[in-house]
Amino acid sequence: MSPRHPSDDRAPNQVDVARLAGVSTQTVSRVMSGQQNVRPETARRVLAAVEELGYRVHAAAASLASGRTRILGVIVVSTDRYSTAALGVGIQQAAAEHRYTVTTAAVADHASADAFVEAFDRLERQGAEGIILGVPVELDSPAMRLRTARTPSTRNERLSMHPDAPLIIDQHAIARQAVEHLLDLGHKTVWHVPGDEYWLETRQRRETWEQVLTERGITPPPVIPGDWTPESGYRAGRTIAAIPEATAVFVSSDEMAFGLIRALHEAGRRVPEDISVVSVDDIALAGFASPALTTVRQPFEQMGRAAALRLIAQLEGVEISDAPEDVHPELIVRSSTAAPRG
Amino acid sequence: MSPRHPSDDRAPNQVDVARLAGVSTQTVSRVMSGQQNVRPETARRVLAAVEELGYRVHAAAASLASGRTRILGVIVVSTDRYSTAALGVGIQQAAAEHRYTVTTAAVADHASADAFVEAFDRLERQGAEGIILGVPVELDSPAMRLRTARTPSTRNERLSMHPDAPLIIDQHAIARQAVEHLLDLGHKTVWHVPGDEYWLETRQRRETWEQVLTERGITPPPVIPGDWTPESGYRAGRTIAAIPEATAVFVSSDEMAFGLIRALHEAGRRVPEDISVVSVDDIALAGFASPALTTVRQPFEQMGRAAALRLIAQLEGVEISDAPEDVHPELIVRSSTAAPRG
DNA sequence: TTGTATGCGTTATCAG
DNA sequence: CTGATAACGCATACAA
Repeated sequence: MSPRHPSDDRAPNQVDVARLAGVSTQTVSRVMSGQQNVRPETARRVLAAVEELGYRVHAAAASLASGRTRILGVIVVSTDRYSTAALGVGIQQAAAEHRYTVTTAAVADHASADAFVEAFDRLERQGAEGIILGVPVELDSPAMRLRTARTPSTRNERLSMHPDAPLIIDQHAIARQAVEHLLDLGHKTVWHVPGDEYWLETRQRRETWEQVLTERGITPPPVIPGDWTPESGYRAGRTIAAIPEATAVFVSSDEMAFGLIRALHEAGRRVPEDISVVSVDDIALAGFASPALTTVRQPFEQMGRAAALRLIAQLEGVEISDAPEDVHPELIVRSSTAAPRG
Repeated sequence: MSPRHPSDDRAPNQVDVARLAGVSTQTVSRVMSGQQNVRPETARRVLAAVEELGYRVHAAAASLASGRTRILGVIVVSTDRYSTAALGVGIQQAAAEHRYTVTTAAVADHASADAFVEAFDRLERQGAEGIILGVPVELDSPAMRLRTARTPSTRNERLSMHPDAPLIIDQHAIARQAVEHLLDLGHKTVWHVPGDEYWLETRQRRETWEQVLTERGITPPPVIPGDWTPESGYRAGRTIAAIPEATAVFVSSDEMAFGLIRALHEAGRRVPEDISVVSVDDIALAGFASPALTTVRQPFEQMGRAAALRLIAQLEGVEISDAPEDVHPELIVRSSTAAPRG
């Protein structure tokens, strides 16, 4: 019944198509890869044969022959954090537009440097032509340098889109906007609840928090520990509620801010009347906290997009025109901050 | 200096290793794939050569020869929704444990059925041996049936882990637990804010909501529209606040519940004293809403894990022992529900 | 515009 | 336990 070789249950290949269409395999290859130098009539015959047999290019064979895989690798931690997911959206989009495929290697939270090297290896072995390091730690071991030297890769955290600049969201700018917003409102000092120590972002934001305070002649108060989770924010909130002179807090994530504000409320301290809170991320729920969160938005999606596009440009040796402009973190002022009470 | 062929910048291959180790390529292959029938001393020599040359197996070549890719495909929508991300965590874990790689194809929200077929094709072409359909819609077009017939795939929504049962979280059970909880508290009826109509889950939950009410002789009130976003929850909340007789609401996601509760508060209706709210998901922030959300937890991570394991079992023709037991949605009672006021 | 020949790096088969 | 040899399916010269 079917036109396929009845006795053969293997998938149809180029040869089968060529035979059925009455052309050479070379022509089939040309048609499949969309090259122009094929007579329309011939192409039509080939396509008809393809359709009839249900032929599809065998990626492994094509890769082996061409040396290209069109695979982008992504290494991430905490797959279910908002930042990771949002980054992924941008990467997926850009990759799909340029007919790349993306494969993800998830690394356990708090994993050692070795785990990242292993993930890199997995991705390389799998044929990834470029790798996006969506990771929260510095990777400057010799082993990692060896790998990033041979496979193009991108650490996605700095702000600038200039082709030679590192690609990262500027954590210092985030912290500076947050802290200066509070100081400009008239607060005498700003307390800080950082994220998990494992994350590079955590350290960078804390440094800048300290620096901005110091610039204004303020001695930074002790850090109140946090680890990104709302629970840790809650604990930090209880601590801060017990500090009468505290009037302003810079928390390193929106999720922690939810916990923090709840603890403050339970302790009878009002936000923002008694204590102002500014956080980071601008997750979908940020505007629906009580009060709505003043927060510094991180442009994750654009960043993911930019990282993928830059990698693709590098792989193809071309300029990519649709890369986003420089993207910046942006302070979104809502209702969790106010001037201190006279 | 280096032992690599100095004039050659191509990656080392099996032949190079075999030559350096003084064995055949076959033996190299055996060592790399961890087969046991190699003399330890020989294996050691091979490994040394591998190390020295920095050799790594070329995946495309291995695939071509073996016919296996060890690639799992995943099709998802709304990559940044909590459900999608959480599912991914489970899939990634299970895949990694069994040395599979996962590549994701993201489909635009509200995409047509064709988009899923295309995504399936991309993944197949890429060599995916099995595909997890982490999608919110029914896919029973002829085109899709053709594909799922030739490539093992899994729709991840039903509850049971029995090998022949569909693999899905039981949406009817979710809705039933939510609605019965409210009715059992003594509420006369339950209003409903569904998710986006595009999602199968939305329709299933609404059906069950209607059914449970009907079972108890209650005529379901009109549905208040929602689309998963907190904004839509807020709008629904304003609507409901204007309905004096409303005392209980079943909202189809935690995120919408945040918006809904805020709108109720703004309208002067207290939760749970005036209106009880139960939602679905149990996201990390659910316990930090004001009041803390009573919600039905969906076991996304276990579901992802189960889907991947089942697929792998099928691909290898083996029983997988570490598959999770049946997993069930679970009602988490917090503070957003209470008996109606006398 | 189209066809022929060759090689990509590995695994599988079979022999030793 | 080890080795020789033949596929695997496609793309890329190069030739016609």
